[in-house]
Amino acid sequence: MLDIHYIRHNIDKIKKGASIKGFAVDLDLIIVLDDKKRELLYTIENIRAQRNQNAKALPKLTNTERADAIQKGKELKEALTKEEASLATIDAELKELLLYVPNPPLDGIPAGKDDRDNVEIKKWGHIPQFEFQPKSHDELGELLDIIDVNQSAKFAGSRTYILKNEGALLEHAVTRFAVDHILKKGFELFSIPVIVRDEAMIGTGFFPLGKEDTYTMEKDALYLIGTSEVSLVSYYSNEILDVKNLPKKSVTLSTCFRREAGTYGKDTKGLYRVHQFQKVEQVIICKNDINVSETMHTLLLQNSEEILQALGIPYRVALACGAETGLGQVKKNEIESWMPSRNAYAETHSCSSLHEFQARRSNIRYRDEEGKIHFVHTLNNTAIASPRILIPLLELNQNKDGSVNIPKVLQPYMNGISMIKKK
RNA sequence: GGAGAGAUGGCUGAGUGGUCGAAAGCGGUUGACUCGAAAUCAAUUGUUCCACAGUGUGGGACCCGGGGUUCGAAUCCCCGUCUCUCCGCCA
Repeated sequence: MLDIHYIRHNIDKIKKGASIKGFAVDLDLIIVLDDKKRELLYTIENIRAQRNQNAKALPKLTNTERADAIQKGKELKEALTKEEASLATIDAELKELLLYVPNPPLDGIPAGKDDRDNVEIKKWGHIPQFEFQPKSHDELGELLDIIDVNQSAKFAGSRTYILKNEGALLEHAVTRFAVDHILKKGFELFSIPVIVRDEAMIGTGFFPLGKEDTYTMEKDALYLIGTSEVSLVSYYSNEILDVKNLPKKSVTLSTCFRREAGTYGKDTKGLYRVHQFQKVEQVIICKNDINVSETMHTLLLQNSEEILQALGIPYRVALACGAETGLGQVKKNEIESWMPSRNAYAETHSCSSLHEFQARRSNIRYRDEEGKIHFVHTLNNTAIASPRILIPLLELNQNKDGSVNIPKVLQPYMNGISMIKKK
């Protein structure tokens, strides 16, 4: 959500930002509604002032004066009821519209059409040349009896999977390794709800726009989170933090749920695009200062890169183009890991800066050194997400016979297993 | 799932129709005392919107959230959310 004052004074900037991101938004209507709202509010506050004055004076009046005052109060009440009804209608419409106004991206974000227009800004690692025909992760998974997608489809439907044996262990290992790495950086570890109310979804900017892609428990009006950022950010909703305690750095491992509505036929094979996955997520809440925000963004990116480097996974970092930058994001970097079966880099991490966007919606503020109150900035980045990360992990470390070497850093988390072999 | 109790400022907690944005205590801030600290004393201490003006004055809103009754609601009524107690169920 953007500040209405900011919108009023920066219409062109916001229009341009919306166009770069490819969002349609009727700012002119918003201004018209806000004008009406201001006008009504002025009228209403005047009537209320009269009402308060009238009611306050009433107990001291004589009986005859009192009857007049009650009559006057009734008239004021009638006028107020009428105006307040108009205000409620306009205010609801305005609030709804404001939920769709995109945060303008930072300067220098290219417009673009889709992820092919993302700009590569860094590459790490060497793309391996196999001396044999490498297998895809799903082939390896079946061969080694560690991944099964047929049995899960039977009882859980499409885009589901089962990890078994060392496959399941590998997921535990890589997520735990990521948690431990982030903990070394001084983050606070959370275990959070994955079922939340719509306030949390709206507050973090996923609703109303992303509702279609969210699993809903209608009976209870609860929703399954698509990312733990929802819970980690909402944890601080309606709070006024002390600047002394900023930045707040949190990390959690949680299950994430995505309906993947509208992706039928896309990435249907293997573990790439699934309805449910495990993600270690980093969230930072910091001062309202674009330089601090930028520093935190770099730090989040760095943490995730370190994890991939430790795992020996070649990757590249890309700057998302406007079309790929979400409603609230001012900047997004994607880390794409090399996946031999795709013969391409593919997204495994997503690092976002949202500035005040979520803070305004979730009402997260802090008191600065002078006692002044500001909205915080929020940022988030994936530390590791499984099973997607298992794709490069298995494919890159395979041997000719289909066995898979376990990276050194994961072996302690695998009870010492250094290689997954066919039984 | 059944029965009951409750939700008030940073915290504890008073307030059951007007003089209440809200007592009191604790905490915080500032000042005095002190070499300094503690103790003591004094003052001050919520968030937010609007108008004018410029850092002040006037007005509006906020006592869990949303409706309602009333000239007037923290207070009465209804709905919701959450917390606690007892029973049931349960990893």
